[in-house]
Amino acid sequence: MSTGLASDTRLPLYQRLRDDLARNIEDRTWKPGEAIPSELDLARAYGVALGTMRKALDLLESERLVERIHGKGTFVRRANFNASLFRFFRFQGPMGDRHVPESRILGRKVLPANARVASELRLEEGEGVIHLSRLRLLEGAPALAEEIYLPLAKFSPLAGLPLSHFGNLWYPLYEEVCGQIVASAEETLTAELVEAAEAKLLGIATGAPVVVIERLAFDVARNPLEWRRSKGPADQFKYHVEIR
Amino acid sequence: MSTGLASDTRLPLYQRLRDDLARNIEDRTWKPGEAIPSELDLARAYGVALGTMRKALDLLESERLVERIHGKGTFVRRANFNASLFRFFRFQGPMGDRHVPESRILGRKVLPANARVASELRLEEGEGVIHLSRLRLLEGAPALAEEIYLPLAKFSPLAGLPLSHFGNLWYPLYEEVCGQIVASAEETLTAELVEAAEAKLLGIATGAPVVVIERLAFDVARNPLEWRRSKGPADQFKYHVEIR
DNA sequence: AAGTGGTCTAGACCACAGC
DNA sequence: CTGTGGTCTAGACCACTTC
Repeated sequence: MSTGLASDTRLPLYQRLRDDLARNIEDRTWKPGEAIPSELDLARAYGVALGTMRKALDLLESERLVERIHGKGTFVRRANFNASLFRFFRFQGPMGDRHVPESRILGRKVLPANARVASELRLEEGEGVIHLSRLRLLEGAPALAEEIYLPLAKFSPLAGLPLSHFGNLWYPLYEEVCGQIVASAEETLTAELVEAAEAKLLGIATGAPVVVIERLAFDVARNPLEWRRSKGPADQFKYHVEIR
Repeated sequence: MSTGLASDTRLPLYQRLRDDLARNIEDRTWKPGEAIPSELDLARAYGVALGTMRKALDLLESERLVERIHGKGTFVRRANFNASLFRFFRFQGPMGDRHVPESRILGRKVLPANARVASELRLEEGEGVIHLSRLRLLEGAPALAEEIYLPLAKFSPLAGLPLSHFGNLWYPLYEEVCGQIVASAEETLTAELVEAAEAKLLGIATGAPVVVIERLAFDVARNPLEWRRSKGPADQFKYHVEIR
């Protein structure tokens, strides 16, 4: 852990502190789940007042990079996908911990990236990608149809791994088998009409409306790792916001 | 403006300060757009340290109840609907200031509230409501079809007002003509297939997918004022979030 | 120059977790 | 009991706006 504040000296001190602390998280000097030094230690190490260090940590907390637990310490947060749009599909609870839907893999192919996939994953068109399609079910009922694309260069072990080794949650698998850690993601939502094949999979009428969620997942350095496109019945989806 | 901190003495001081300041906004002692007293004045009035008062104001700012302008003062924010889901319809910019779509009123009726409308507006079934339907257009092209319901008891002047007096933005009209001020809202998003009549209005094929946004708007005391249901072509809609 | 919010300091005391 | 984060104070100085 360095204590040299490189960045623009014009910025407020607490901002520069935040950047420096964030760097320790991004380069995994401080690892997810671990405690970082106490506020007092950090303040002393950087030679700043406690209040200033607290303000820097307030920023990191509001960005959800760290979590503070009264009496215990300050911890690096694990990426948490409870904020995913998927949670607005009524048939499932907060995704990622409980109520993980059952997963049925329908196919796996290695193929050259088409223009869209290449652009999302920042590959050259024609580079190898692993394409997986799966159906997710809740209590036996089809819920989501997903198409998943992974760059072959980073995920080659998955091309040959027996399908039975894929569980319901794939991000831990990416980490164990390929050493690739999903740290953040972007999701986009639209709606479409479902085509015959997918309608059959989902057990709905052809031409019924589906909500489409596209997710691009990144590693800590913000390199794209996975692109997925998921469809679920629109009548099972409800997104809610407050405006003030 | 009172300076007595009534609420639970167990809560942190800055929380109780926040509540007390918020009350001055809610009961319009401090009106939208106006400046509230300076931080130093407030701290002295309540007999607290400046830092504590600043922390209370930080809360109000994060809740978007006030806006702080360096060197000028702290101002009560006007309700601002730039956060609305409508802004994810690509055909329009941030709604509420620029790029307000043109508004064409298709009908106005006074009728008894059905079960759904009554429940949303917290009325008895059968109570009078004003129902308006309008089409919003951008550069002459149909963009959104809206059904709007207002409780007759609060909005009776609108039942007879010439339709030409309705402009493109209705919330200022509600305030001028009926003294009803929209302070916040809740929006819900789903997708549906569009029916023949609305498809024709929107200039899309019958059975095309539409994104449906329902909005329940409230006054400062959180009484429901207006319920509206808006539909727009799904292929014109794209919602984006970041997960970390 | 006067008044506003923004930054930073130094230190006291409180509340919670864990040994 | 010690160490952690949480609250609160009192005051200095800076940066921006307005007159």
